[in-house]
Amino acid sequence: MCAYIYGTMKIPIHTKTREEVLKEFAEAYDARFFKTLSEPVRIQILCYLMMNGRSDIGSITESMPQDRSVVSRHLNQMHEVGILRCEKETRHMFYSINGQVFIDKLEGFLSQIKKSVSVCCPSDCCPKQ
Amino acid sequence: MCAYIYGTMKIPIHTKTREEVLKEFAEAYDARFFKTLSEPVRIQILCYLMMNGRSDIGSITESMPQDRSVVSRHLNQMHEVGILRCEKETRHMFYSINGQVFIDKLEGFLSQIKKSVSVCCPSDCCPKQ
DNA sequence: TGTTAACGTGCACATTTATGCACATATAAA
DNA sequence: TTTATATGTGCATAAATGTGCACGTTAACA
Repeated sequence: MCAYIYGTMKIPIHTKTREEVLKEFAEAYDARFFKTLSEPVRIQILCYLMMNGRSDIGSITESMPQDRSVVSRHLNQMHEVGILRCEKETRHMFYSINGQVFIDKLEGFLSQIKKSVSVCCPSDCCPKQ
Repeated sequence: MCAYIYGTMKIPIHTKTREEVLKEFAEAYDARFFKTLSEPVRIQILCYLMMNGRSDIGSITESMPQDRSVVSRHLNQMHEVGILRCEKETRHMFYSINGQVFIDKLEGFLSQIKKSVSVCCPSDCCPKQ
């Protein structure tokens, strides 16, 4: 088992191997989630929802140059990824941000990265190793 | 100072308006960073570097089906975004993960999201507002 | 000096993605 | 029932992106 020296103490770093940690990381990784966040138009929609709260497609579309169908598809994609809530009410489709899921997803990925970096790059990634 | 419970976290309520918070969020948002993380091939390269540490382009390429020039471009893009370090040594170009920058970027975005959600969606985003 | 290895880059091509139009569906209103 | 409103979806098109080949450059090596 791996260990490093801190003062005079020997401290175990971890019990998992790189393979195990990286396997967990790869499984936790969701390309579609990041792809969704990589489009500025979708971020703009997110901002609208944060500014105005739960809204229907028509209202959101009024604030942007894109066609209503385009906005509808962006909203649907964000809903599929989990960061938006979606409720049909009469003729209207209302969307709102699911902050809990959004934050959980980001925190989950962040914790995986931290774990992977601490296991795989203890000296902040091997300069001149 | 006032605070409310979000999940298991205690989040202070700030004095900033939605406009201010969202402006900060929009400014902190970096589309290219997420675009970089949205490509599975680049994540695969990240995993290689976490598994093998600082490596040159040739070594990384041997582990994947893509052409060397493709791997080179992916590495360059990740370097531009800041998550990779890059050092030229003789004929070789060595890349390694810059864990600090990587984690800082994610944490920065996460904290902006948390702040925005706490200000804009205090009841976890306005269900039936 | 000539040769080889490692890399960057221009270019063409294929795939993915964003966009808008036209149309179908569902529901409220007259 | 007829009309108007809000939305989803098929389709074509444009833009962005990933990919591989060919070639030029740089530096080690014989």
